[in-house]
Amino acid sequence: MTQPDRKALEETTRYDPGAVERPIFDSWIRGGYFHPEAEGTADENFSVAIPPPNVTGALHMGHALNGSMQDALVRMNRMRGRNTLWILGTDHAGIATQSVVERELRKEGVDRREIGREAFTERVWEWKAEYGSRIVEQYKSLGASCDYDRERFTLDENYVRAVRRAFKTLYDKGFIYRDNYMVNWDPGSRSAISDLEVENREVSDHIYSIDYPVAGTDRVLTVATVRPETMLGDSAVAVNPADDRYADLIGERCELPLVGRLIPVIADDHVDPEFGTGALKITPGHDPNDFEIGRANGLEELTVIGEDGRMNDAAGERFEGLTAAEARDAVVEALREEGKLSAEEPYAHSVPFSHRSGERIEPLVSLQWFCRMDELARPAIDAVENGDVRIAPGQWKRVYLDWMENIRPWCVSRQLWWGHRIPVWYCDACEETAVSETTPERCESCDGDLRQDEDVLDTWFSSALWPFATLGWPDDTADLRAFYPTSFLTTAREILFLWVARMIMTGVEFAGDVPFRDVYVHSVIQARDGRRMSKSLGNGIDPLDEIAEHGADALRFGLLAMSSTQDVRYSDAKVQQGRDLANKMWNASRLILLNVGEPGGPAAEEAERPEDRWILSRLERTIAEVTESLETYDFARAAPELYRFFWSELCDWYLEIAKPRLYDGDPTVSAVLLRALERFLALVHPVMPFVSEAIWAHHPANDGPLVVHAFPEPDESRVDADAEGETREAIEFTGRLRAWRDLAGVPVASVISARFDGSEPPEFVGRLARFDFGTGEGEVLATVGPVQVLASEGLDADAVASRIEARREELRAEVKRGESKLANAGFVEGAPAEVVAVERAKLDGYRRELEEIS
RNA sequence: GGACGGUUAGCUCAGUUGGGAGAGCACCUCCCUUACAAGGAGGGGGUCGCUGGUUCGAGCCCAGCACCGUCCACCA
Repeated sequence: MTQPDRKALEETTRYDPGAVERPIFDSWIRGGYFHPEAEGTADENFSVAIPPPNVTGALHMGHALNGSMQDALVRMNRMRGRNTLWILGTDHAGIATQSVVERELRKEGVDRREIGREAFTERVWEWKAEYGSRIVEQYKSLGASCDYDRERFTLDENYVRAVRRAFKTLYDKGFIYRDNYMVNWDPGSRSAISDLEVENREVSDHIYSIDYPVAGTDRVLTVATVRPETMLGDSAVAVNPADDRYADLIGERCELPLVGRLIPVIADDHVDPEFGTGALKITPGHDPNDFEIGRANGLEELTVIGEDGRMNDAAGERFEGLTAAEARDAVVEALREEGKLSAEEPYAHSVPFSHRSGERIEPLVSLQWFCRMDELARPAIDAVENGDVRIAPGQWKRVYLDWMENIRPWCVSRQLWWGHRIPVWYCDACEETAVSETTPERCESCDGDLRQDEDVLDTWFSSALWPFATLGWPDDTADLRAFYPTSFLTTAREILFLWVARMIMTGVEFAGDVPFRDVYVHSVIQARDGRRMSKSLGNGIDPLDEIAEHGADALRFGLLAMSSTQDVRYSDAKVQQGRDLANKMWNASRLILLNVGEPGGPAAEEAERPEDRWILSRLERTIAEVTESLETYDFARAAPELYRFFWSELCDWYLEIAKPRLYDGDPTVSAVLLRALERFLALVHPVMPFVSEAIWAHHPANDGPLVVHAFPEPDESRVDADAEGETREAIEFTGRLRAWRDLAGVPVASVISARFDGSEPPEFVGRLARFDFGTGEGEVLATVGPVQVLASEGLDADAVASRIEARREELRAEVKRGESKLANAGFVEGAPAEVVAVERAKLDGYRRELEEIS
C-alpha cells in the first residue's frame, strides 16, 4: 500500500496511471487478497474459471473485454466478503502451438520428423517454459484479480490424469469408439479436425458436366461435379429411383472415363432430379454425401487423394503426385481430350476450409477416435431447459439447444505430437487393446509388448474439463468442495459449442453438477472498419498499447462502456472517457482531501441542507443502479452511470455548490464529501481498481486496502425525494440564468444586478450564475421567471431584447402545441389521466412564463 | 437454404411497459475563475433504413421490402 502523502497529492495535478498501476498491483499480490483458502461451500463462495487463453497467445481485445467483465464481478463479490477464487491458466492449444514450434525449427532448417516425436515435444516444452505464460503476465497489466498462485496448464501432470480418467470412463461406457469414417482432413496440419473447426467460405468454382458412357449401349449418363478430380475414385453413378429418364438404366454399368473401370448405376433418394442432369457421381472416399450413399449401398471406398492433399498411386500414373487443385485442371484437360466434357460453367458455392491452417478441407476416410454425444447431451439440454444453467442474452439459449438437439459424433483424435496422447495401448502379439489411466507395462492377456496410440486428443477434449480439472478432479479435493460449481462464465459466442456446451456435458457427467450457474455471452469488439480484428487484416488494436497510453482503468472502463448486446466497433473515444474520468476522480479527490477538516465533526447523516441531502440521495440511487447493472451483466449501463454521477452531479454541481463552505472548514460539508468519496471509490473499484485504490490511500477513513473494503449497499434511508426535487429545481434555474446571460451577450466576468421577486433561491444559484440579487434599485430591463434583471453598464439592451423575443417565440410554440394536443378529444379521453394532467400542467407553466417574461 | 441480430446526430452507440428523440466524441461561441485546459459555461445538429397497418398518439407493436453482419446447413 502506498502511504498517504500530502505533498504528492498537492503537486500531482494529473493522474499518471503508468506510475501508479504496477506498484498497486504488486501490493495486492503481496497482501494475498487474490488467494483464497479452500473453505466453505460453493454456494457461499464465489468462483470463476477463466476461459484459458492459448499458451501461444497474446492478450487481445476479446480477452481484455472478457477479463474486464470477469474482474468487475469477481472484485464486487470479493468486496462483499465472499470467499472468492478466480482461477486462471493456459491451454496447450495443440495445433497452434505445434505450428509455432515447427516454424521455429524450420528456421533452423530442421523438420520435426528428423528429430522425432520425443525430441520435438521436448522442444515445445522448452518453448512453453520460455514464452508460454506471457499472456498471464499481460492479464496482470489489466488488473485481473486472478489467483496467480493457482495457475493451471491443460497439460499439467494432474490434468493428464483428469483427461485419461475422462477418456477411459467414456470408453468404458461405449461412448468413445474407433472407426474408419469420413473426417474433415486438414492437409495443412496433416490431421483430422472436428466439424466445429471447419468454416465454410464462398468460393467461385466451375461446375463440369462429364459424360459417362453406359456400357453395352450408345447412351451416356451425364453427371455434374465441381470436383472432377475425384472422378478417378468414383464407385457408382446414382439417380433418383422416381426419375423416369433413368429408370431403365438402374442396374446397368457405366464406363468411368480416363479410368475405364465399370461402375454400377444405382438408385438413391438423396439424388435431386431437379439439380443438374439428375445423375450424381458417387465418390465414397472423398465426399461426405457420397460416403453416406456408399455405405448405404455397400460401395467400394476408393482413395485417390492422400493425407498430403496430393493424388496417390490409385489415381493413376498420369495424375499421381499432383495436388488436388493441379489434378483438377489435368483431369479436365484429359476429359476434354477424350471428348467427355460436355459443359463447364462458373459456379459459386460454399467450401469447407480449416479454421486452423486456412487450407481447403479434404474429406477423407480414415481411422479415428470418435465420441458419441447424444447421451451426454441429454442432461446438458435438461440443465439449460430447467434453469440449472442460465444463458444470457436469451437468444443464445435457443442457439445452444438447437445445436445440442442435433449433435453429432465428435472426432476427438488428432494426428499431432503436441497434446494429450490417446491413452490406448495395442498389443501386436494378441491384438488386445488396453485403455488405461496409468501407463501399462505389458499386455495383460499375453504379456506382450504394448504400443501406445500415436494420436493426441483434440485440444477441446481437455478444455472441456477445465472448471473441475483445475480444481483437482479426479481427486476429491478441498478446492472442488469449496469452489465447484463456479458462479458464472462470460464468453465469446464463437466458443459456445466448441467449449461451453462441452463443459456442461462433462460437468454433469464427471463432476456431478453443472460447471457454472450463469453463462453470459458478450458482444464482439470489432475493428474500426467493422470487420473482426485480425492479425492478417492488420486492423487489430493491441490492448496493451491502449493500457500504456491511457491506463488499465481507462481501457476497462472503455470496453465495458462500449460493450453492448450487439457487436460494436472499437473506438478509443470511450477509453479516453475512462482516462478522463480517472483524472477527474484524482483531481476532485485532491480538492476534497486537501480541504476537509479534521475528523470528529458531525456525521454526514446529520446534514440538513437540501443540497447536502441531495448529493447523498443521488449517491444512494447511483449505488443501487450500478449494483443492479453489474449483477445483470449490464456493464454498458454501469460504466456511464458511474461517469455521470461523479462528473456531472458530484463535480459539476455539488463541489461547486459546496466550495465556499468547504474552504470555510464547514464540518458538515467535510463529512458529506468524505462519505460520498468513500462510497463512490468502493462502488467504482470493480470497474476502475487502480485509480480508486490510489485515491483511497489518501482517504482519512482508510483502514485497509480498497480491494477488500466493503462494497456499498444502497441505503434507502438516505434517499430524500424532497431534497432532490428542491435542488434539482435550483440547478435547472441556474442553468436558465446562465443560458440567458450567454445569449444576452453578458461577459463572463461581470455580475448581473438583479432583484428576485418572491423568496430568494438557494445562495448558490446567484453565485454560480453570477447574478447579484441583493442590489435593489434600478430600471427593470428584463425578467427571467421570478428574476428581474436591472439595467447596468455591462448589459446590451438590444441583445437582451432579442433574447427575450426568442424565448417568447419558443413559449408561444409550446403553448400552441399543448393547446392543440389538449383540444384533441381522442387524447383527452384515450390517454391515461396522469398523462393528460402532466400535459395540462406543462401548458399552464408555459402560459405563466409567457406572461411573466418581458 | 434456414435461424438470429442490426439499420437512431458527422462518428461510436443508448433508448425499460407506446405519451414531447439521448450520451460520449467531433463541431460552434465564450473563459487559463486558486481540483482538473485530459478543464468550465453556453449552443447548433436527427423524415429514428423504406412502404403500409394498428392507435387519440409509433424509434418502440404488426406485415412486407431493402441493405449490413453472425451462426447453422451433406444438394453434386
